[in-house]
Amino acid sequence: MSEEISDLIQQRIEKVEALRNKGINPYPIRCARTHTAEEAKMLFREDAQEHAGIAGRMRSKRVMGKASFVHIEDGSGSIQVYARLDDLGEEKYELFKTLDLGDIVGVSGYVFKTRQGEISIHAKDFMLLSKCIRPLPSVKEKDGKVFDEFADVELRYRQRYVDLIVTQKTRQDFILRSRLIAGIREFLQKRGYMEVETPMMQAIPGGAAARPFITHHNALDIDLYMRIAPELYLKRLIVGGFERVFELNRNFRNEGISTKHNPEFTMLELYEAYADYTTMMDIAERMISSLAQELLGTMVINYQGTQINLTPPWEKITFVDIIKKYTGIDFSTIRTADEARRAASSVGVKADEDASLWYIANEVFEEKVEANLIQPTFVIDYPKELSPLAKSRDDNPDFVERFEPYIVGREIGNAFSELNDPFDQRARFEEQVKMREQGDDEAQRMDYDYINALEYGMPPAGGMGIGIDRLVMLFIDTASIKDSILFPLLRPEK
RNA sequence: GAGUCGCUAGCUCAGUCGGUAGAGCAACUGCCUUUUAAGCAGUGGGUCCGGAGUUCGAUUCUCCGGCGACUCACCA
Repeated sequence: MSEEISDLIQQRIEKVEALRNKGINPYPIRCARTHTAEEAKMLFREDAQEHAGIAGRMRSKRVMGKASFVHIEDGSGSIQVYARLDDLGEEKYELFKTLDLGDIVGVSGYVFKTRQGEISIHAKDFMLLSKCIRPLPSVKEKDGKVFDEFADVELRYRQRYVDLIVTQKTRQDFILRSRLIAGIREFLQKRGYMEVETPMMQAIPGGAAARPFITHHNALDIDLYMRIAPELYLKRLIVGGFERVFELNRNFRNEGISTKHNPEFTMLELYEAYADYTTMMDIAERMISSLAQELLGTMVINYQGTQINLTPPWEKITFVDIIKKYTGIDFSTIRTADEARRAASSVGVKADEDASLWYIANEVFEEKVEANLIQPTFVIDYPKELSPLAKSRDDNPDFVERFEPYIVGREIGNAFSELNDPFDQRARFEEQVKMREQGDDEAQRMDYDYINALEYGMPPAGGMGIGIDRLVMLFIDTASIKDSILFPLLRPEK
């Protein structure tokens, strides 16, 4: 980052020059790698000398005069290399000793076991593959204990590449993230789902209540919005006859950054024709619990010191009942916003002047209930007013068939029986537009083409969105979403 | 956006009740042909985040700014 040249960097630049003067390219074009570190270790035999050519980054170095030990780390793991003056000759061994921690080198030799019992490579030759001219943080490790870990969070996020080199936990976390995402794809594909890609730049940002990023298309001379959700496009595909679709990709919301929010985040959305929200509950609990079993070896996971039992079935409780449970307020018997406001303030929740009954209820839910939902819980049957894209219940049209799964007090998704009645949808949009005109800049916008699509007939369907970064947080046991995103958004330096 | 805290060597951190700083690792020079947080001896390395103010003197105190962490707000 910094352009100042420290002594340490200067020393290494001089080494590069010295190498070049000797006719050695410190950045050669390729190398002869025959095995990964782990594969090489597998080659070990007591009765024979198996040959291997490995390559990786030098992570430790112990020079003892005419013999040296170094560890070479690659994508598979790490292997010790034993290099001797006798084997390499004066010139090469001197060169070997000038290698620095962080250099990427190729080593060929035979696999053997040291007196201390570590399977290693006895070097017959080596080659510098890429000179590292910036000193790495000097993290050391013994028996799983890490010494002087790379702890500067800002540097770890800004220079994630260094964090990945030096912090094993970081590497493991992102491998786990990758496996989790692969596992989701596999789970859904097995169920007959098709992965699709829908626009990230949209003329009308829909499908969620959030402020969008605005961008501009020069040739058309129009503003476009980065999507806040793919929902309305995926449902157009359900109209089109794709019966099981999902999209697993980025959403963008122009809002604050916190331990639980990154402006761009990864969302899974899936829609299934001829299904409903109960189908989605089933998918959610089976998918997440089986992924835990597969990736963590258990459905009872430890998150920030709390045991979380992901074993299905998860608890289900209605929005109204859970508020009653934690506050004693029964919103189903409340008829006016004033009454609701009084009830809310009786439990210490103050709502906006012009908030409606169910917005007040939602305030109470967020402030008084959410944090209690530690074990997996489906909060179901939300008020219609809060859910402009979900289908009303048959038995009570003021409520919709919708649920949000909560784990460790955090909403990790949102699902419903999809509203497919174009008349109702139009009315809901009109309601949203009215709220928008009254200053709610997160209310949804009218999307005539979406209504148009529904007017062709959308089969009854269930749909669900799951925030992947938050799910990853749970799986890698971290309190900050930045630890689940390779390059979280930070303010640029200077 | 607000509050609290942090920013000192490449990294991890001490420290200076105001007199321009230290350790471990890393680096450099020796010694060391089975070490593994290798070891032993020696050496070098700092705009103490930036700017202004107070002061004889500021890394230290004050103010402003930068970046980050946490909390809150926002984000269902």
